[in-house]
Amino acid sequence: MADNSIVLKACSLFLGIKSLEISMLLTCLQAREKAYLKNEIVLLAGDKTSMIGVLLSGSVQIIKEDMLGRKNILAELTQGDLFAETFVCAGIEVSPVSVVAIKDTRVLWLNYQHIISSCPNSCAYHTKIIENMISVLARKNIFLNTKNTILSKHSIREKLLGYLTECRENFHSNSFTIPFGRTELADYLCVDRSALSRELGKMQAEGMLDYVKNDFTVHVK
Amino acid sequence: MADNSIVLKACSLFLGIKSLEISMLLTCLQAREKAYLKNEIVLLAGDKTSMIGVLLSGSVQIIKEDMLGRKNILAELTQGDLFAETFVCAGIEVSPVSVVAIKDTRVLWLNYQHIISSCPNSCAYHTKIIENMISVLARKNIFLNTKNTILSKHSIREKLLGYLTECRENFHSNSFTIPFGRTELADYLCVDRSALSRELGKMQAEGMLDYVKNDFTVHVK
DNA sequence: AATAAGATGTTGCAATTGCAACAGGGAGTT
DNA sequence: AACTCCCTGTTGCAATTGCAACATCTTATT
Repeated sequence: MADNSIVLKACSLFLGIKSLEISMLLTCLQAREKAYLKNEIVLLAGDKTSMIGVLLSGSVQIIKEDMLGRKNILAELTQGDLFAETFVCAGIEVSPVSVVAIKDTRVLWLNYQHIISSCPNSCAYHTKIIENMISVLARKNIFLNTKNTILSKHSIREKLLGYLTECRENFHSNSFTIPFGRTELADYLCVDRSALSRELGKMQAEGMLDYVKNDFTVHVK
Repeated sequence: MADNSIVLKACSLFLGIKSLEISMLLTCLQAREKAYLKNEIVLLAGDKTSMIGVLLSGSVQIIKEDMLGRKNILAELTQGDLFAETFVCAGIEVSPVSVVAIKDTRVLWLNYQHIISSCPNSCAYHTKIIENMISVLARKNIFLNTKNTILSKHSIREKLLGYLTECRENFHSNSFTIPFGRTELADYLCVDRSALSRELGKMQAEGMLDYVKNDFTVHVK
């Protein structure tokens, strides 16, 4: 388990907990490691689980089928990422999604009940891991909320304004460098790339903003 | 405080905790009640806080200004609702939103640190309130995730299919009654109402689904 | 330097969508 | 019954957007 401690120290669930403390915690949480081969199913939609998964190595896809049976890739996770935490923490036992290994993968399974119940040893790291669990959920919430607000807008221009408003706030400045290229930005905003380019051009022509590559300056009072 | 116990018992944060236990918990959490007049600002964007608010009575709007200074109403909350929990739980001290009372309002302020730290009395309800806090965040997450998936679709038809797929899953049946009228559904999907009607008509004509008012039947294998 | 592969900008065109205006229907009130 | 209010469906029209095809530019690799 020693080789896992590097991964876990960087995992959001174990932030601020020392390696030695982590290994004690894992014992106390009765964590179980399991390996999966490429293309193996880690969790099937409809399965019951009260376990939260931590990706020790490899990578998986989170998949959901729609009404017409089309497979929809919701996310692709790598080392250190959590999965199944959302519905397990919500007290929903049946998984709404499938999880499939796309490489040979190792997963550390944690029992949610063991995380939130104080253990017999009443170890001090429990408080920290609970705090981290809450933080993980809350941050995901903020991310989703932000994206939701943006996607709620009807036009590309409004979506862009929403996104740039966020950036401006995070950078505390009217000038900032965005972390997306055009293709990625179009994906994030869920619009056509060429239409995005077109709209950016218009907005610059109208004097609302300036940009060179990923460096933006917005002109507002 | 006795008159608050009815509200709090129904509040998601105190679910499963008895009235007597709640009042003990409030003491131990050092909860503070505060009243606000209509139009008074409860929390201003940019303010620091490590408190979570519970609406005891009245109602508030969550407001955020965009780059052009336009005020955007993100939500309207009523009795029993929580606010500020997302960013406080994420460890973000500065509020990204403003909260304004739109009626005379009473708020119960809870210190987040007191919630997650075990109290000197090591009272048993702490575990429960933490579990509830996690559940609240996780459920909001699921809601936002679902909506996000739907809003990510490019066409009205795809958005409808996404929404109806969710309904079908929740009801475990191809026939179900949706909780939205047309106007509300259009708002939820962030599309034009008349365009929504038009698309529903087309889909019915193509034999994909049938509906009478809010009763839907989807035709899939 | 040459080449390849991927990202970005541009533009015409067709399809979708939003908007506006209007008509019909249901629920509640007087 | 007459009236009002609100929700829903319909349709023409204009604007926006997605799509496709292509040119240009960047970056990495050999």
